[in-house]
Amino acid sequence: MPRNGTDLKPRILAEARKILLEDGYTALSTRRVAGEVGCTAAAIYHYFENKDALLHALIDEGFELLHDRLEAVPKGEGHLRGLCAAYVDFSSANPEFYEVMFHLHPTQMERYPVERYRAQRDYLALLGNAINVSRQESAHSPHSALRAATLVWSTLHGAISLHQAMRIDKSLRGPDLLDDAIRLAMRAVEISPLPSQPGISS
Amino acid sequence: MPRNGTDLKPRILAEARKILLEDGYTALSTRRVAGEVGCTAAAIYHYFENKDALLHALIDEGFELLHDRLEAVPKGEGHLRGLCAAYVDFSSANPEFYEVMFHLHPTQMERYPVERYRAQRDYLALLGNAINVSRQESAHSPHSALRAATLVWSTLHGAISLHQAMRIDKSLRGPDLLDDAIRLAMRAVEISPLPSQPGISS
Amino acid sequence: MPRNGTDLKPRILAEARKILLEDGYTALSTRRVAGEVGCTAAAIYHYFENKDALLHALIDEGFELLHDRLEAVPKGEGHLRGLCAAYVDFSSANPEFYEVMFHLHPTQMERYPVERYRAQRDYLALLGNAINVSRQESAHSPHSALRAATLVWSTLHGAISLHQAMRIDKSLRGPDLLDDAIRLAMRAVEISPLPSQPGISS
Amino acid sequence: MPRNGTDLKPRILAEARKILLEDGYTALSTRRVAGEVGCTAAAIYHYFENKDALLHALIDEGFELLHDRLEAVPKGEGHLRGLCAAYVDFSSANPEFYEVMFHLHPTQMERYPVERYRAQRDYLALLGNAINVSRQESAHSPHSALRAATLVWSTLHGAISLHQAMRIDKSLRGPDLLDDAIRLAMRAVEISPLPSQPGISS
DNA sequence: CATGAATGAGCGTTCATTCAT
DNA sequence: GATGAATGAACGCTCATTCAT
Repeated sequence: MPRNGTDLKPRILAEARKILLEDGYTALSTRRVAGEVGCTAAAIYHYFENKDALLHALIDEGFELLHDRLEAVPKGEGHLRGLCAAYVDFSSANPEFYEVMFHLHPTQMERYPVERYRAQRDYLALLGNAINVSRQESAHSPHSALRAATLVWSTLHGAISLHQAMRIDKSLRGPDLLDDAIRLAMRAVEISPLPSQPGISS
Repeated sequence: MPRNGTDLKPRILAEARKILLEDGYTALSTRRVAGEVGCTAAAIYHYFENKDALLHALIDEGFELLHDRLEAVPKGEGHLRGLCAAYVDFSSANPEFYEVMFHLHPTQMERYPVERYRAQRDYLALLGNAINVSRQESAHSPHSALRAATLVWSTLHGAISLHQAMRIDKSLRGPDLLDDAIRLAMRAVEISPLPSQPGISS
Repeated sequence: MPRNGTDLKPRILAEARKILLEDGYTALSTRRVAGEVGCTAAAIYHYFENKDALLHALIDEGFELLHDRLEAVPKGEGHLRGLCAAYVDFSSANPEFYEVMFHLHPTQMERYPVERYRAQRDYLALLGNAINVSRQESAHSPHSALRAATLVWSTLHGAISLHQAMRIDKSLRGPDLLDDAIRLAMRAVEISPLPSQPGISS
Repeated sequence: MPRNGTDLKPRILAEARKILLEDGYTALSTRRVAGEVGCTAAAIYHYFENKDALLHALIDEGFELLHDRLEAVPKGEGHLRGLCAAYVDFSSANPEFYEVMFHLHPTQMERYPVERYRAQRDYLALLGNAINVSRQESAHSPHSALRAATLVWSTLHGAISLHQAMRIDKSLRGPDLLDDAIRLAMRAVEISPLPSQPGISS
């Protein structure tokens, strides 16, 4: 029976999440998690196969969180813009989550199973749907919804990424760039494939 | 004169770059570089004051390379599009450089002196000039050149970043996304500040 | 329970002490201690926070040992002489302890907290008491007890120090010098402050 | 021909001495000396076989310096006291010299040839002479001059050593202890060998 | 279920020293 | 006479991980 009252697993996750959010990925060590939880580092290995498994659980959490936020966006007119805003908000509220979710190279984290990026694809599907809806009004783009959604996503991601890497000029306000990016992303649905490469787009 | 045949310094830089690309920042260690080069770890300290200095040299190298590529873009009509294309090409040709130049968190690399991001600002200035020129034809955007340039940059960066992090759906071709991003970036110059915040824009 | 037969902690302390005695402070390294003990360097960090903590433990051990020896000296007449003899005996029996206790520069060991020299002050207080008692018979010295005690101590320390640093001429027997020092120290209580500085002494 | 104008050897010694006196023994490294002199570390090996040889030269310098100071003490009445005062003054003025001259264990500095402690013996001889002279007035001590001189020396050394190791209580002024030690040392010449061990003293 | 002990590999860095040129 | 390149050994320390109990 656990000495600390409640089951250890959720508490490990909680502290790991806290460390990740507060001090970032490099600060996340088994020793520190254990210290914060109040157990031995070895105890963690009862609940997680290794440190990566713990990190994966955290990443999954992040994707669920993002999914919930996006689901909560009111459907109907303005859905696409809402999704964009919610995505940007999520990144601002949980920068370290965002970091591990979208910046970590698979090569740096070899054991993360590819199928778990499903959550990421779910998000793209959501975006795609909204795009399809919005296109019924201005239906002049032959782009596949997935391709357009990816472009929307990448536009937002670019601004977020530079913002988080603190690469934006001090004379510019970070939120301004994020706003601009959202507005630009709204135009992504209008982008057509290159006329010189007909047939490539779906 | 080197005991080792060729001069060690460029080889250290090359191996460091390779490691950075293949296994990420955390894998970059003096010992591993030394091992790959075939010298002692201490030898590295003959050429670089410390690990950070090595990293900085890598970054500087990258910015010089990018600078040269952008300078070579023919000025005049289509300059902006040319700059965008050259930027994307650079990222594809030198992913390892791109990684250190634009992805590394300052928190992972605290001692990098801020002035050295000058090269990055140079690039933005180049973009800004091209934007100003292109605007004389379609002069309807009140955006400051810097802000617009940053948006252009972030748009390209987003696509590059997702592409390099291998987050793009397999059914999509990476180059397509990059093309789309360039075309979208061209529209970034048209984005106006939020009408609800009059007077903030330049 | 130790994997290694006996408990590691005392063995670490013992080997550290031995190295300190045989090859001096600069030779005391975690790796070497580990090697001598037969464990990993990392194992030492299981018992001591860092190298300094190990050193502090050594010092504390030494002071406890000395304290016990001095407490065992029979009080009453001859107490002062007994304390002196016990101090010298301690130094001869435990030269390695003596070295860390009284020779280490704070600059070589910056992090040693000042309060922990308490043990040293305790010893001085003991000496001071004995001096006060002895003075009731030959009460002609206006020296404060602390100042006199320090002088007694330093007299003994000088002989011990030269003896241990092997600086004494071979034609002289070390023990003779120590004996002489004890007898001289007994006269330290008679030393008066300089007549040319009236009022400074207590 | 030397690039730097003057011959390198004296300048190496000078910088080494400066480092030793200013920042102590542990700060004395070939690299730092070379840096201060303005030459390569390897250049030092032209003039000194190794780092120890450089240190030995410094120690020799120290003994010569001390010797000069002691020679300068006016002979005649008060010679002994003058020698004591000069010795203490030397230690205060050159604490780091004193450190390497009298604290370094032969075990820590194996290659220092024993015969070079001659300078130290010279000092003792000087003391011994002064003691012999002073005894002609109060000739009641059967101690050999060498033994008495050693006791005088050790008395001074004890105070100096504790003072330099910063072991003296803050409420006590270091110079006071040194003064006391000098006065006590003057009595060292009166100390007789133990009556219970007749015949041991010379 | 969880601990305490211990490992083994690795980290960035510093050192005295060597040696061809 | 002195340099620049390079070595090899050591430093204190941290890490994820294992395993008997």
